[in-house]
Amino acid sequence: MERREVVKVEKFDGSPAFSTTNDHVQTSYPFMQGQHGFDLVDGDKNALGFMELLGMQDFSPSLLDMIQVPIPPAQAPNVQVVTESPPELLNQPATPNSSSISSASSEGLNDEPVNKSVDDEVEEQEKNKKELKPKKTNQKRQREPRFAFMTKSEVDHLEDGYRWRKYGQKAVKNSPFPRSYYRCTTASCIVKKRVERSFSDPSVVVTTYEGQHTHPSPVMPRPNFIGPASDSGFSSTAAFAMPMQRRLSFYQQHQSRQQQPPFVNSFSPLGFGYNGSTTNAAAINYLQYEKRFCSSSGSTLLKDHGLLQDLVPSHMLKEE
DNA sequence: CGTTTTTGACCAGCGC
DNA sequence: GCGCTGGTCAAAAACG
Repeated sequence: MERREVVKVEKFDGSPAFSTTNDHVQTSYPFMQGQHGFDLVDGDKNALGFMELLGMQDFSPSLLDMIQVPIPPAQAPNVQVVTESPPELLNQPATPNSSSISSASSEGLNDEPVNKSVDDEVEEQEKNKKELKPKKTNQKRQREPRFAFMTKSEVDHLEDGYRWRKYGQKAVKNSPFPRSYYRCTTASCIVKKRVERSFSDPSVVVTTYEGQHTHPSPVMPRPNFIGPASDSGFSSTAAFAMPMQRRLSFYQQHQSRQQQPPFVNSFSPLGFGYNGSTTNAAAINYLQYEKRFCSSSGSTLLKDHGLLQDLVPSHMLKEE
């Protein structure tokens, strides 16, 4: 069963940037302002775009310590996880529906006075967008924290349990593959995602999530999931694999329109996910993202977030 | 007929 | 100011 999926990303200059195997999932956090000489807030405006970000691997241990996101080595072996976030949001996630989080954050990394919460700004943005032509806002457009990962898949749009509407497609510079823009179809949910195929390895799909869902997954029932005993180094995130599988089968029955990945990655390092699919990996990694950005502590998130409540049995929440 | 996709146009930010 | 690029809008087409 031990099949290795290797995802290797090369920088556009052709030099290998990193690779992943079943044994190691290397996580990159190329988003800290000043750490690597560019500002991730507008990182996607770089000439090389997001793929360049994926190529960053020279991060310092102290940076990783700051972020404190345990990635279980066996979590998603064929997936390269890359998280990008505006630096000011690292400690102050912009979560439209969780004002308690942003308001509770008092760590003084922000230079600006906090007379307006992040929530308000995001709301204002959306409001402005809806009005015909928003006259120049004083503030720079603010972005939600982003989370990107690469998945080896033959389909571009990986199922993750949410319903998405495509609202745009753009050609990517230096790449023959276009980038697609999706928005969560649920009203009042502002989560977006971008999907593009890796230029250097067309079998790799790069999915970037932006924002946090304000609702549980609309297409899946609550799982009656009793997860496997949590091992050392086995985070609750990894346990999502099973319920996601259950949910996907339900989804397949009810969503004839959305294509399902015909390409199945057969890795299953922990043995809990038969036929682990790219979909599975996508969902797992999105949840990892939520865990990181949508809570200052794991328990806060689990309390607040409907999706995770759907996925994680209560006894596992306490273990967090 | 409602929903989703397609696609050209438009806008904002950035570098020169 | 101008051009380039990424991101979004919105009308039309396609789909179920």
